[in-house]
Amino acid sequence: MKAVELPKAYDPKDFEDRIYEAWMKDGMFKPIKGDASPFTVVMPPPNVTGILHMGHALNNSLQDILTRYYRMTGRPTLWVPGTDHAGIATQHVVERQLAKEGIRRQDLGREKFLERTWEVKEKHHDIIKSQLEKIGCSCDWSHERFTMDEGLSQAVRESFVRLYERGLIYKGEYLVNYCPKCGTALADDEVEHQHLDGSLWDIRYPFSDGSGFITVATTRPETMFGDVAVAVHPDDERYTAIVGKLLDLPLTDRKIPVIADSFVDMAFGTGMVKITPAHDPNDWQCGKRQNLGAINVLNPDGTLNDNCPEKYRNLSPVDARRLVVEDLKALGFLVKEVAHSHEVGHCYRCHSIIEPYLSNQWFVRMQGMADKALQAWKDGKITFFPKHWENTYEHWLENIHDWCISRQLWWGHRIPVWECKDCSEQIVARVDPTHCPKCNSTNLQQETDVLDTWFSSWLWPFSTLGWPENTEDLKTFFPTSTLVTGYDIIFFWVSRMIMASLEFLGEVPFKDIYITGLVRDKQGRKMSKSLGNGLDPLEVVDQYGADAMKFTLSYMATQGQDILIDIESFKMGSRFANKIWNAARFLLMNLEGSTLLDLSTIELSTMDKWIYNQLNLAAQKVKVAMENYKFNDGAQAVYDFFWNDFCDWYVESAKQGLYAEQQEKKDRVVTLLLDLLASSMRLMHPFVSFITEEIYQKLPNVSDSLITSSYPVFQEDRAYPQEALLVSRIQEAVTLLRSVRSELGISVDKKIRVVIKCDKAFVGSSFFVEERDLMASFVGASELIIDTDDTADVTGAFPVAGTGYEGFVFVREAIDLEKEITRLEKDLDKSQKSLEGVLKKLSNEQFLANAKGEAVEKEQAKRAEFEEKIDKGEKHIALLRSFL
RNA sequence: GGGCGCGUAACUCAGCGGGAGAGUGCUACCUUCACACGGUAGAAGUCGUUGGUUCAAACCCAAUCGCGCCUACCA
Repeated sequence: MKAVELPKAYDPKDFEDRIYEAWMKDGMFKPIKGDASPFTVVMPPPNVTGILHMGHALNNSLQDILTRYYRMTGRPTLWVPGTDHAGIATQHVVERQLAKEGIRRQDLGREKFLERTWEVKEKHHDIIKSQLEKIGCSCDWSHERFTMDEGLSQAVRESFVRLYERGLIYKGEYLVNYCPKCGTALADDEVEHQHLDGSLWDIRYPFSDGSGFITVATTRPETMFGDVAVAVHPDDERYTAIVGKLLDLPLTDRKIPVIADSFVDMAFGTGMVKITPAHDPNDWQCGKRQNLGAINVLNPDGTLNDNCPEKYRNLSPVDARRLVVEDLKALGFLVKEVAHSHEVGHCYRCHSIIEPYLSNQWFVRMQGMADKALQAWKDGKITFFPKHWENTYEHWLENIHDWCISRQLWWGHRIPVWECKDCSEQIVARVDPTHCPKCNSTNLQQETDVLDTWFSSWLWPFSTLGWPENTEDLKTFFPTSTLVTGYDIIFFWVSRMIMASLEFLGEVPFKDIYITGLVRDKQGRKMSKSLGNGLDPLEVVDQYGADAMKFTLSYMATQGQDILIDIESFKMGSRFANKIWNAARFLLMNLEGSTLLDLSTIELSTMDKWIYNQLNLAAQKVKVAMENYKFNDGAQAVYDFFWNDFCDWYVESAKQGLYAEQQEKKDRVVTLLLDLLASSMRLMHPFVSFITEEIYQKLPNVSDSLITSSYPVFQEDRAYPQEALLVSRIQEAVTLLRSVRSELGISVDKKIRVVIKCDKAFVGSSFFVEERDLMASFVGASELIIDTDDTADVTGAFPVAGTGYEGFVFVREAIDLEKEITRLEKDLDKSQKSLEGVLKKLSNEQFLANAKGEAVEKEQAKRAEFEEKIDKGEKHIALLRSFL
């Protein structure tokens, strides 16, 4: 074999792009055909409004880890990428652009505006795709979809028509959440509640018959022009006499009645509420119950309309409020104004204040679907990780509202409903109609509103696979396996996908739902543009590499926890990658002249068996971690194995053989090291994908591609618990002797002489003899004697106590006796305290009677251990004292 | 108002019934021929507080304090 030379410095820029291209070229992200059950993930489609942030980097990194892991287990694996048209958000972006040019979308017209929007979509899509490539996502780009592409539009159309046919879609005039700035209705869950400090005004409404007045309280005086009544509680004895009387509505010439309705809280304020059905959800319900009608006082842009007295028309709510309060005050209607803080709805896209607004909208009846979705969860068909998110899911579904799906926007799926201008027939069709089926007129007009973005994304797990066609993809890969997403869209998306899937396909869209934490800065603040604390995934990749980013994120992705990071955090993954690089570099540079042996003919030493055992355990840990979505456990398992076991102990111990004179010895070591290196790459690949593939390609002992090779699994014939125990003895002894060196300040170049006394019966005794040279090199000993028959003279040597053996270091002249005695006394004290604890337990009859047998045995073993330690410690201290 | 989550080493977090852990940072020594993005050794925590359950509690229960998030029609 020839030596392979890796560049001295680990530089991910050298190979990450190249490797990604090679994977793409070789079609490595496409699902392999096979009999095993497929593993499918659909990527939560990023919005085409912007570029990816750390949250995307996190959830795509985790999806990539799952995908790569399951691909390597041999399952046909498909990860479907795609993007979302994000109606409101994208339209906003384009409108902002237009505003800079001084034009409104209306100036452009619907068609031209949509052209511009498609351009923006293309641009952002390309950026997003290149970002996903840059961070190494192994999604199958040949399956990429967009929520407004032809197939998905067909799916949207089909689902709308089906729901309509099933009587689950209706149109009507209702009070909806309306964003005056966006000019559109929003769904309930698109409203964000924010705390606002406002005022509560008490206003007098005089009785029309001049018999005095009543007082009502309001936070929104400007909507009083829409008042249709004042309500009191029917059981409120203070007011029974006035129910039915008329009031003069101040600032207007309208009269409104006093009515009784049980929704009124008698204890709040005066116990009287003015009823404004067109501008308050409560009042809307009350108005419906009492048949009061509703007076809308707002224009679509949020200003006051012609239903208000002339002087207030076209004013913004804020201005109108000020003026109304002023006027009420001047006319003596205002009793008082007190500070009042309350929750006010804001638009989740533009953060303007949401107005409850009376308008004609399309709705989906949700109750039936919600019940099914709830039942599917109760039947255990879906599982959330972590489990506590199931509460959120349950709570939302149990309090489901009908879903307002019409948006007064241009960018989106146009509602497939036409009205015949001649006979008013309403046509809902899968294919655009050319004439009215009833009167044959061609004078048809399509609904101008578009559908809520989520009306296309709720179909995502199956529309991306070809639904409504019964495609091979759909048959093979649906239902999908796992959904990875953030908790902020459990309502918007996760639960709706489950409902849609049950409604249209009769089964759940995925079995497991992994909810990631949010990525925040080190102060725990959400990353945002305005705070300037955001991290750009591309910058992280540029600085540390995609492997470092993915590894760090996975290492920090503990279930149910937000992830607090800054750019420095990624050093962790970077250091790990660097370690991998250098370990590989070292092994590969030492191949010169060696011959690869047949692995099956090699007889394994204890150290060899130990490392294979550790590899076994690591593979097992990763398996359990993946199955339970404990990404941090998986990352830690591969980290510990590679760094602490393989590099720190195995490679170090193998150096002896690597530098051996005899070629056979060297061949043996090289063969084993290469085999372990290849296995390590496989083990680590899901977590650090690029570097492992780069190294794997250079290994002389393998010829396949790492990304599609087999993931290590726990092998019974590679389990060596006995050897694991022996090596842990060596590790303990070495650490003990090294710490003596260090504590005593013995310089590195000074070789020490060591005697280890142990009984022949001690389980490690023969192993100590066998690995004497190794131990000697590890502790820097010129001579290391294993004395099993207590014949070695250790007079004047410095003693150390191990488990089952005793070490002696001949360095008397180098010791600071006083300091060392102090240290030993501290140790002794610790041991004595531990022993006390153990003895207390063992003398406790309750413990002996109630504790499990193994717990008692463990305590007894501990007692023996501590007693020995104390005994030796006391001897050592006495010995050192005698030197003084 | 209801619900959920979190308070463990200086920092970020694992552990969630039987001897307090990791990474970073810190201290000392080492540029030894893979790696100073390294090696070796080390210091560092009454596991928020108070009660309770238990033979045994960081871990279970209750209360309490602090922080965060979600949800809700109190005008």
